[in-house]
Amino acid sequence: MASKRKAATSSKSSRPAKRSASGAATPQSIGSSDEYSAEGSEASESEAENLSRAVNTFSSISLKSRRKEQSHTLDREAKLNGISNLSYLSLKPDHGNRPLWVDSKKARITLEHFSPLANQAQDFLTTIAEPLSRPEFLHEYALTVHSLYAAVSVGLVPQDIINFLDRLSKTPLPAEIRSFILDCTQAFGKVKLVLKHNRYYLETPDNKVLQKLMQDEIISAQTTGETAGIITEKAPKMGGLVIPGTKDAAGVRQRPGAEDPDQRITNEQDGVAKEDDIYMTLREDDDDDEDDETHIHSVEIPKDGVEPVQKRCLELGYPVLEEYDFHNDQVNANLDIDLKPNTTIRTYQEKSLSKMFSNGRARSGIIVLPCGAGKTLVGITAACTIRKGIVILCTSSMSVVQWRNEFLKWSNINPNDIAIFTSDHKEKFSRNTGIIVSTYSMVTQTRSRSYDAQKMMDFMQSREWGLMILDEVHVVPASIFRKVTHSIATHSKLGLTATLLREDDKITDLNFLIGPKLYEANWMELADQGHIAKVQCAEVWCPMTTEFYQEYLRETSRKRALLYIMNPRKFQACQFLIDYHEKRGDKVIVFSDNVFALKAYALKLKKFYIYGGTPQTERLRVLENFQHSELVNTIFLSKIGDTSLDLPEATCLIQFSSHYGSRRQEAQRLGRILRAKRRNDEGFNAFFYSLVSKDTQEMYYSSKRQAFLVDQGYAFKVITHLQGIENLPGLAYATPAERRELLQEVMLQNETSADVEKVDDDLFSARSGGTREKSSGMAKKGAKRTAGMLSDLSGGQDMAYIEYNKSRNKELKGKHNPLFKKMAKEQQRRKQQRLDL
DNA sequence: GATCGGGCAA
DNA sequence: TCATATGCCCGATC
Repeated sequence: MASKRKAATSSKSSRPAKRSASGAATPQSIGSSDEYSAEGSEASESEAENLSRAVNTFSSISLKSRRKEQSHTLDREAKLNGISNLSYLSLKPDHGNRPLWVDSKKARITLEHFSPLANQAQDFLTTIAEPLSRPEFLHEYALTVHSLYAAVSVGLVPQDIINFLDRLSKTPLPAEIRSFILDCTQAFGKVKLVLKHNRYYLETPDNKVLQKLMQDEIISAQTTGETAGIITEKAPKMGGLVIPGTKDAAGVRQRPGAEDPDQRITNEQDGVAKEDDIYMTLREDDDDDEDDETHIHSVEIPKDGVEPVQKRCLELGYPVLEEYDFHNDQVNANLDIDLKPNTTIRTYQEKSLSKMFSNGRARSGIIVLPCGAGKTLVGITAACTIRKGIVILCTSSMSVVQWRNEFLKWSNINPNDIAIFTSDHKEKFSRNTGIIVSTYSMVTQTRSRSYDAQKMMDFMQSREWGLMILDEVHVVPASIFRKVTHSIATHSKLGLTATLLREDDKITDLNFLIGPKLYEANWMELADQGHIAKVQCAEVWCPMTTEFYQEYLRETSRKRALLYIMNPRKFQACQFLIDYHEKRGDKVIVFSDNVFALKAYALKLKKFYIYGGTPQTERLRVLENFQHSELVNTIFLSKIGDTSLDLPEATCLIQFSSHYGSRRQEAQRLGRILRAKRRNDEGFNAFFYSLVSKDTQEMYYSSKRQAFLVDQGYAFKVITHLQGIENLPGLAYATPAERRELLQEVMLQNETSADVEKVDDDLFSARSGGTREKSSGMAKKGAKRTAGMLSDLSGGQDMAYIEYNKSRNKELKGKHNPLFKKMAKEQQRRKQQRLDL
C-alpha cells in the first residue's frame, strides 16, 4: 500500500498552487488531510476528470456528497492497493465477511465501516489502536507502542489482540504485526503500583519479572528495607463492583430520562453487550494464562521510593501502571456520595468507565470525549464509584464553579462536602472527607501565597486523596503536571479532554504521568445518536478586493494577516451570514483571534463583543442576554470563547480570524455548538463557517486546521458565492470609497494588531513550539517605527480613532454600556505605551 | 464583604 | 519575539 499511496499523495500535492507561497489552494485539498487520511489514496484520475473537477470547484458542491461518489471508487482502490501490496499473502476465502485490512509495513489497520461487523470491530480497534481518520466509509487506525500500552493496561492480553486481528482480517495476520504486538506488550502491564492500606506495593502477576526488577540496583535499594520480601496472594476479581448509573446499578432498571431525556441510553443492544461477547470468545482460546493470572506477587516500596522506582522501571522497559484498590481502603474515610436516583449515564460513558474499573480497582488514565458529550458526568460517576476524598483541577475559576454546580446537580453530595479553592474562595469541607475543586495554577503556584492559600495547600498536602480528576488535560504540559502529582498524594488519576492533541509533543508524556488513554469516542457516532449536535461545516471563500490584494502583495507578512482578516468581502460575507441565520432564528457566535478586527467588525455591525479586557460582570450580562433575550442573537468572541463557555442556545458559528494551524482550536470552537439544546429537533443542524480570504495564506492554514475534524468524519463544504449577498440591504463597504477608507484605517494600524501568529497551546505558556516564519519577525523590529508610528505622531491615527469613536457613541446611546469605558481606557493605555516607545 | 485595578508570572 | 488571556495577590474603594 505504501508505494502506491505515496504516489497518490505526491501527485496530489503537486497540483498547482496547493502549497505555493500565495497560499492558494485547490478545493480538493480542503477537507482532506494529507498525512494520513484514507482519501489520500484517491489516485490516478485522468486529466479530463481533473478538469471537470476543477470546474466543479466553482459551484458550491458539497464535499460530502462528492466524497460519497469518490468513496465507492475509493473502496475499490483501497482494496486494490491492499491486494497488490500484500500480494504475498492470500485472501481468506471468506474475506468478504471480514472487515479489516492490516498493513504490516506501517502497522496500520483499515476498517470497512460498512461491514456488518464494523461496530464490534470498532470498539475493539479503539481499544488497541490509535484512530487516525474516521470518515464515512473507511476508518484508519495505527497500531502504536502507546496504543498497545493502553490496550494492555485495560486488561487485554497480547493473545487477545492477535486473535482478534486474525479473526477479522481479510488476510492471515502478517508475522511482523504478530511479533510487533508481542514485542511491545510483553513488558507492558506486567507491573503495577498499588496503594493498599496507605502503603505502596509493586505488584505483578509474573514472579519472574519481579525477581528481575529486584535484581536491579536502584530498585533493590528501595525494597530491601525492613519490609522486604515478596508477598504472593490471589488475584482480585471484579466482584461486586457496580458503577452507579449503569444498568447493573440498584437492581431495578429505571426507565431513564425522567430528568433529562438526553441521558437516555439509546443503543443498548450494540453497546456493551456485544463487546463482552468478543472478549468472551477470545478468552476461550487461551486458558493457559489463567494460572499465571490468578496469583499476584508484590513487594512493598517505601513512600519516598515510589518515584525512583517508577522511573527505573520505565527505563527497564516495564512502565508502571497505577491502580487504586479503593474497595479495601480502610484508612481513608468514605465519602457520602451517590448519583441522584434517576440519573442514567449514556452507553459510551459507561463504556469508558468500565475500562477504568474493569478489575474492581480504579485505574489511572485518560478519557477522551468530545465537548458537550458529558465529560463532567463521567468524572462525577467515577467519583461516586470510588467514594473517597477527591480533588478536581480545572483550567479556570469559571469551570471550577461549573464543576461544583454539576456535582450538586447530578449527585446527592452535601453542599458542605464540596469546597472551592481559588484565589477568591478558600473553603474547606466540614466533615472528615470531601471534594475540593481548584485550578492548576492555584496548586502549582511557586510564588508566595496568601495566608489562606498556604493554609489550604497544607491541608491538601497533609492528607491522601482517592481520586484526582484532571479537566482539560491537553492544556497541562508535563512539567506542570509533575508538580501537581508531586505535591498532592492521590491514589488514582482521571484525565478528561476533548482533543488529546497538541501541535507540539508534550502530550506523549501524559501517557506515563497520568496513565494510558482508556477510551476515545467517535464524534460522528455520538452525533448520529443525538448526544451531540449534527454540524454542517462550510468554508466560505472570499475574494480579496483589488485594493486590499495590492497591499497584501506588497506588505510584510505580519501586516498581511490584518489585510486578509479585514478584507471587505469577508466582512460582507460575515454580515450576510449573520443576517441569514438570525432570520432563521439561529443564535450566532462569531469568533476572531484578532482583537482589533473583532472590535471593528462588532462595532460596525452593532453587536456585542467580549474579549479579555471585558470585565466579568459585563461578560455575564452579555452572555445572559445572548441566551435569553430576543434582541441579542449574535455575539462576537475573541479566543476567550474557545474553551469552557457553555452556551447551549448557540446554533451557528462563524470564524473570520483564527490561529494558523491549530487543529485543536478548530475542534474546540466547533465544540461550542455541539451541545445545542435544539439538537434533537427534527432535521436540526448546527452550522460552522470559516471565512477565508481567497488566494492568501489563510487558505493553506485552514485546511490544516480542519484536519482533526475531517479525521473525525466531518465534511467541509466549500462556498464560493453566497446567494443574494449583493441584494442585502445595508451591505457594508459596498462602495469603493468606503473600502478605501477601511483600507486606510487598516494601514494605519500598528503592525502588531495583525499578530495572531502565536497561540499558546498551554495554559502555562512561557513559550511553546517554534514559529514557521522567523524571517518576517526579523524585519519587524525595524519596521515598527515607520508608518504606524509616524502617523501616530502626526495625528493621522487620531483621525482613525475619531471615526471609531463615532460609531461607538452611537452604540452607547442605545444601551449605556460600561464595556466601552473600559475599552476607551485600554486604548488610551495602549496608545500611551506606543508613545512611550 | 464585594469589586476594582495594578503588578506579576508561566 | 509578540499579543492575548488567565490566574493569583495585594491594596484601594464603594
